[in-house]
Amino acid sequence: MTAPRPFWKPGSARPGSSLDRDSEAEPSLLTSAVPSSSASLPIAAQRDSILYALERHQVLIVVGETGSGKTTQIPRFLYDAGWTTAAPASAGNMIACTQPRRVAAVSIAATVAEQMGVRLGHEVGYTIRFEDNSSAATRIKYMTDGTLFRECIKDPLLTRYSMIMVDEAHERGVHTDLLLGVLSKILRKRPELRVIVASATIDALTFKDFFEDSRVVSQGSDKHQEDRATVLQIKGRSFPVHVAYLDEPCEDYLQKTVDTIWNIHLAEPRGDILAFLTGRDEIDTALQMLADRQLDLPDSAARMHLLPLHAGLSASEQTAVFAPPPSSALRKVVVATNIAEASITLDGIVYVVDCGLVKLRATTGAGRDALGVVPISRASAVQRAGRAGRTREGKCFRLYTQRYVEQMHASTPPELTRVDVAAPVLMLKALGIDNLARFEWVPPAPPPALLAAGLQRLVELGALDEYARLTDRGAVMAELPLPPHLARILVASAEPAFACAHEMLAILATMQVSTLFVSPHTPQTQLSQRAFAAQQGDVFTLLNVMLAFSDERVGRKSAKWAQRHRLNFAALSRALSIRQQLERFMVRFGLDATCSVRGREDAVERVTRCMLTGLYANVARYDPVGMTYTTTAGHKAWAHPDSVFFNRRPEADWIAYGEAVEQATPDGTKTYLRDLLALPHLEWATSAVPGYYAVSTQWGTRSKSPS
DNA sequence: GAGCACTGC
Repeated sequence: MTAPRPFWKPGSARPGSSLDRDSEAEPSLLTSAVPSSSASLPIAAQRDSILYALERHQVLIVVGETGSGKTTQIPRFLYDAGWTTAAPASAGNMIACTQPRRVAAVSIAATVAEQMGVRLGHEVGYTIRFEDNSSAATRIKYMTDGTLFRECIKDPLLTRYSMIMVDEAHERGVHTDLLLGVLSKILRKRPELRVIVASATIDALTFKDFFEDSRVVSQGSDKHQEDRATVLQIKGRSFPVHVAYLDEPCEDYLQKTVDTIWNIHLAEPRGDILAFLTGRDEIDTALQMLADRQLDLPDSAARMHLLPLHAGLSASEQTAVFAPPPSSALRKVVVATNIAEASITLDGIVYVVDCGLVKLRATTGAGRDALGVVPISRASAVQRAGRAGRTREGKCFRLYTQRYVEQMHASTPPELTRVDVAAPVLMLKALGIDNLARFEWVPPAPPPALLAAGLQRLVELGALDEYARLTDRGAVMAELPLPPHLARILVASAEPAFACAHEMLAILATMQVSTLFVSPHTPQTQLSQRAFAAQQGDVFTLLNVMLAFSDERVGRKSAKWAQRHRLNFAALSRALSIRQQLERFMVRFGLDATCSVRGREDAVERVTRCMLTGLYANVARYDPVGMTYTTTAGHKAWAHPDSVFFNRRPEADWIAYGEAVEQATPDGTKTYLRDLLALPHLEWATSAVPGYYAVSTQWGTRSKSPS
């Protein structure tokens, strides 16, 4: 039996007529009655309110706590209500539901397909980078927000969709925010389109105001405008969490975390513990301290099953946190980074220990990024505490004072306000949005200085002309799934002057994946690293690894070979598929993807010069006295410990680098340079972008660099 | 002699 459908979508016939999709008597219809499991979700009771709201308003903001089932259920309600049977066809016949993360898109699609009794990839499918599991039959499509945003380049009005649900909007990721900005514009041109913004926090008003204010009211009355968006609160299925604060700020949050976990273990009833710390080092230290302390427990006492959780772990290590502790007498203790706040949800947590801090990356605006520990936002604090109430009543121990909470930001600053915006700007330009000041940024907009820096960089890369208009090269760069400076390098590699696409594809693909070697800095791995190390720099080391791995006579792309050389097979495979994707792009744009410098005498020079078309600004001089570097911006920097030039003199006085990151260390803040490349001739850098360095081309002469 | 929050096209 099918559920009643009292609501219809604008532009279609009313219920009872063509909405009875008898021509589509697919199994999906027969199974579309809500199974008991999902009927018990709190959201089921609000189905009618959701459909009614969408009839009255173009935008619906759904505030749903975790476990409300909004992501799985809302698209089904819409499907059942006929939102995918377009009349007219131009209104679109698909429901898109975007997720910030790939795994989420895939797993939710699988869940929904199963609930609906359809095959994944048919009525319910997903699309993420490298994977399109959807078909002409697909009506509900889960996808990453980046994928849908990219789709705007080809289809600026997203005409295939009648409904777009943007999930996890509170995270305010770059792609989510850009998508919302574009949707605001599309909504004006497609009055029949509906948008649902799903957020876990009370940021809802930001989104409501955004959709109502951002509209430039033209001829029509603005009454419609006030009604454009509405907010609906979905009840969660979570349990109360008691929150405890410190009376006084603590001096050592790491020690305090350990003490708190210990006290919970001794004094509180059974139940798993989740503690938040900022990084891998802290997590390892905390776990070690707990393990040591546990040695003194009497044999009869219950023990803790101690587990780390951070992105640096392998997939199998990460899944270990889901397994029950080895013996029922044990209490699971997971010490995690912020990954446990958004990306990974653990069930069965009863106690949360929250240090109130997070490690965030932010651009300094001067070509360097800073990775630093900052206070979390109130929204994060709520989210972390909520992790304790998913299965029963829980407790959250906040290792800070209530005063500290008052001083927190309401929510984490959107990514767009703290990252390099060259890539977002290029994407917008490719969408034909020329006036960035008038783009409808979900507030707060990126600071003007950040936008100006992004524009400037794109002009230097030749993606924009002097009037900040998109160039032909910029159009190609915008489509490449690479940051603009690396996209520039790839485009250059097909030019006759460099002709090294074969090598550059390998280098750039490999630069996209982190940690090529498993457990670096162990003697065994270092031995293997040495076999691939190139004196010309890390970039050539990467090339050596990749060429060997894909060589039919050497690595043969095999896991065994990778393991023998202490290489991360998963990372290499990922690099390989990125390489293939980039290669397809080159072919599509008519760029020569096969030209190679193999066997050429000037191979190193060509590859290096080609890299400099994008890395021209990332140049530093070696100072043998302190084994440090001075960047052209005058900053003192160190080679990253992963670099072949770490504590080793480079074979040239000047180097180029892939990125610079400021990092807090025990000796104060240090700037580390990654992906180093020796520059035997400074002129290679200064001539890369004419005019960037105000110098003559004679090597060693004065430049923008310090004297 | 020493570090890598987290995503994504």
